Amino acid sequence: MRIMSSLGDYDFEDIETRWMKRWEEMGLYKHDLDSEKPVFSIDTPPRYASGFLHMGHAKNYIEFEIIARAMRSLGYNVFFPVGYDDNGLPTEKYVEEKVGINKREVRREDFINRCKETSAELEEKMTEVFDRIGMSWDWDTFYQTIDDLSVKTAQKSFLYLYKEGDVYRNSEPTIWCPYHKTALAQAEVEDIERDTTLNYIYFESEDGEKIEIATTRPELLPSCVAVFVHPEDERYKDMVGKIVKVPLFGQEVPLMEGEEVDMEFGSGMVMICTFGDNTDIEMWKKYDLPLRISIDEEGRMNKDADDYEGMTIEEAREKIIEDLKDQELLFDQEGLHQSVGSCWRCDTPVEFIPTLQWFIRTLDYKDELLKLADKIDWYPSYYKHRYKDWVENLKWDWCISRQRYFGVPFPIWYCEECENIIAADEVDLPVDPRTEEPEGYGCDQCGSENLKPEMDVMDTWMTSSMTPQIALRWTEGSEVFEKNYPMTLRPQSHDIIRTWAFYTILKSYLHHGSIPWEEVMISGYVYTKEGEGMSSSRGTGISPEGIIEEYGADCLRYWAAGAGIGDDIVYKKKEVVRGRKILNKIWNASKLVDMHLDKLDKESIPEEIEPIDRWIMTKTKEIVDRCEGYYRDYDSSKVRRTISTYFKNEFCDDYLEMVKYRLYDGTKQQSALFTLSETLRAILKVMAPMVPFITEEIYQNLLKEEGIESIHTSNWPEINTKYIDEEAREKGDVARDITSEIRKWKSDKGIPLNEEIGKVRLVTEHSGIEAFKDDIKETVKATELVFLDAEDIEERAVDIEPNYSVMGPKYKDKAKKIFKKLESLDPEEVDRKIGSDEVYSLSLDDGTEVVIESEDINIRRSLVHKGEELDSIELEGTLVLVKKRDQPS
RNA sequence: GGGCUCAUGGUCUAGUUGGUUAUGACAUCGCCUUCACACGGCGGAGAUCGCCGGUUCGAAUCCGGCUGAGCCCA
Repeated sequence: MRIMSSLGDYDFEDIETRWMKRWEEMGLYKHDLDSEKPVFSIDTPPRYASGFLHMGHAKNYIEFEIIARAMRSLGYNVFFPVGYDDNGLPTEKYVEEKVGINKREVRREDFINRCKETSAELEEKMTEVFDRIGMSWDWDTFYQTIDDLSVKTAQKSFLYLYKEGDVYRNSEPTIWCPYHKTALAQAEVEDIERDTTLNYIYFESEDGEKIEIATTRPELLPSCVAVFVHPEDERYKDMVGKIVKVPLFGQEVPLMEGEEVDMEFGSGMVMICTFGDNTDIEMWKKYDLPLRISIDEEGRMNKDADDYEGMTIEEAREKIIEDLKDQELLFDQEGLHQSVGSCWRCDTPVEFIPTLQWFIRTLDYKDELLKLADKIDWYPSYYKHRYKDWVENLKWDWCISRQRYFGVPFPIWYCEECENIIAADEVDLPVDPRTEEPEGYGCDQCGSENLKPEMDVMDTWMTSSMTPQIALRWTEGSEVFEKNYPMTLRPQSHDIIRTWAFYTILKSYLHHGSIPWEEVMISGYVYTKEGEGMSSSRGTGISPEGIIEEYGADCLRYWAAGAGIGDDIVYKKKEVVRGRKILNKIWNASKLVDMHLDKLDKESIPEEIEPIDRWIMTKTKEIVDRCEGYYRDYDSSKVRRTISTYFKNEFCDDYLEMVKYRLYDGTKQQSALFTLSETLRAILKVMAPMVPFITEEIYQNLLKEEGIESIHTSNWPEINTKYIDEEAREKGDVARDITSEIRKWKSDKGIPLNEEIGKVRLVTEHSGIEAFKDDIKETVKATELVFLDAEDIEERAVDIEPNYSVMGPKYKDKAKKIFKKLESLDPEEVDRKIGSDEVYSLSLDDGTEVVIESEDINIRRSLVHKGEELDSIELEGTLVLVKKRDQPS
């Protein structure tokens, strides 16, 4: 008779797509407001709607998705929202480049709508992948950072801060992207290394003396407002206070001294321009220098650049260098490797241009923002330093205006008559002044009803910084918000600590005076083999879809679960593929259990189970507890390692082998079947957050519990304490060791493992091993197993081997004869004599007497029981005696 | 230049209260088709734990220095 399992072959594609749909129908992940369970809330990162997920995204989302599932089974009422990040520069860029719509050729409103439609299409593609990898978030909470809820939240935030005076509008030198033609925040600038040229240029002093100035940006000559030297620079001591003339442009600027100058750089003399870099701005403010702007918002030279007007920055640089050369004002050039602040979206070097922008005060709150960081638990903790380092080094308030179309509009109008600022009322939010008439609004200063809208939109982080408030419906004054703010956990990657984490903490401080979440879990980056960070925009991302098709989502998830918290990893396909081995093992072990489970009497739960069953129950309980701790520390890699090792070694290789003989019949069958189902269910539940599909399939088919819909809504595994037995755990280990040692011995001797090996004798100093007698005997296929005392065993010399290297030189030509004689002797007699007299005399055939000393020979001894010579296997505290076998040929 | 992290067999990796022969996986070699699984089982070989110094009876582990790599920032 062939015993069949209902499981069949492991078809992950079928299993995963089937459960993906079923879970959605079942509505498993809805947040239950009325639940009595403690809330565990997750401030989910809204994925930017690029239409593409790479391995890095997949890994990070899976990492905290595992936490969501684990916390559910640990008894928490999990609040796991889902959102997409839609607004901002990249979407506009996508619509312009990929969809092919020039925003200057269509109506603003049409362009924005097109952006929204495109985002929605891209989201749909991403949702398919998210669903496929098993994201268990609650779609009832869905938001987009451009939907009414998000817009309303960001606008409400703006209005509150405006009233509090924490947001202000000012014309200041602002970080500017000439490509995107918008202001940027400090956080949106990244340094890009590049090779450039350092040009040595002659200025002329009022005395007609030539002055050497080194600059990488000659195109800023028209903006030069001063020349500086270090106060201690002896070279230029006499020149301080004089007036110098800027070449080509002719403006006369003062030569001043300042500590900021690096004497070692270039000639030790620097020109200050409005504005070349951050230092220029600092010096401009500090020394109250005049303003000369020569680069406009398009990144072109303006009329102050005289003949160079209309040229791009690069064109002007080339032409100016050419002209300087012609006039012999450029006397040297050298290569210079430097890092240049650039727009993080397009890599264009940023400019500093005074423009009228909205800012949020941040510099004033540095101390509070640092203190709040200490109230948050950071996983891993060292990433807190990165946040603090960023906050401490902040130099700019947060510029929140963006000269874009697609984003949250400011709820602001300006009076055409008196330039007064008119803010919308909160009750009217969300509002888009760009398209909506300011009905009911007028200037509260001059009474005019002639209002013009603010045309800028907000920085995309204005919405992203409020994901807790959006997800919890802050604007609705909801009960959900009151109950759940601050949230429990913010998962995010380390590259956006300076933006997302920072802005969210800032907003939480400004609005609620508190931390936004109790804990932050920072996940690492996934790098390509070439060492690049995966990036969709740079095209270095590897899609997870190929792996999912080939090996399944569980396999991908198993890989993701193995990444250390906060650790960067290099993506290697073979690391991912590795998971299929354990998944296959899970499947097959379950199949074995399934083949017999129909014989289990599910109605009666046994009061007592066999010792070996108590052994695995107790061990399983221990592992379950350890894994619970690791999940609570968000350390899925430790869970993965612990449960996988346990499952493979102890459960499969040891327990399953030792329990097999009881599966077919006998009085101990029920105990075996019951224990198998209990322990397998426990192991699957621990694994379920990591590999939700395969565990669900097995659970539903053979281990489903009464009244439980899914393994993912079932409780954390419980092992009844009446099956916990510390002694059985200890003794069982000995029994297991004995069993596996005998199996190793069979393997060494080339004996098939299913071949009977006759009688096995055990001498052990461990007590209570008799309880496992049948388990050992049946598993190693012994016909009989007996326990003996040490004195029942004797040692017998079975062979005398000459020590050739000693006897050879000693007896020379006689040696050969002695060796032959030794063979004929009774080893036991020789052993006895040598043992008592230290010597043994033997007479050769020719009558010669030879005295053998103990150093001349080696005596091989064997263990003997009742006259039978046996092979022995030694373990700690135990001696196993088996029927003698020859070495395999 | 500042902040942070890392350095263990060919590759990846465990090892945070210092303690006998350093964990496991992949790859490699040998044996075994044993009624869940050859995507399996058993066994072997393979590491001066980056370098130098210190503390200690004892250091992969603690301290200092050096070298190299990575991330974040200036």
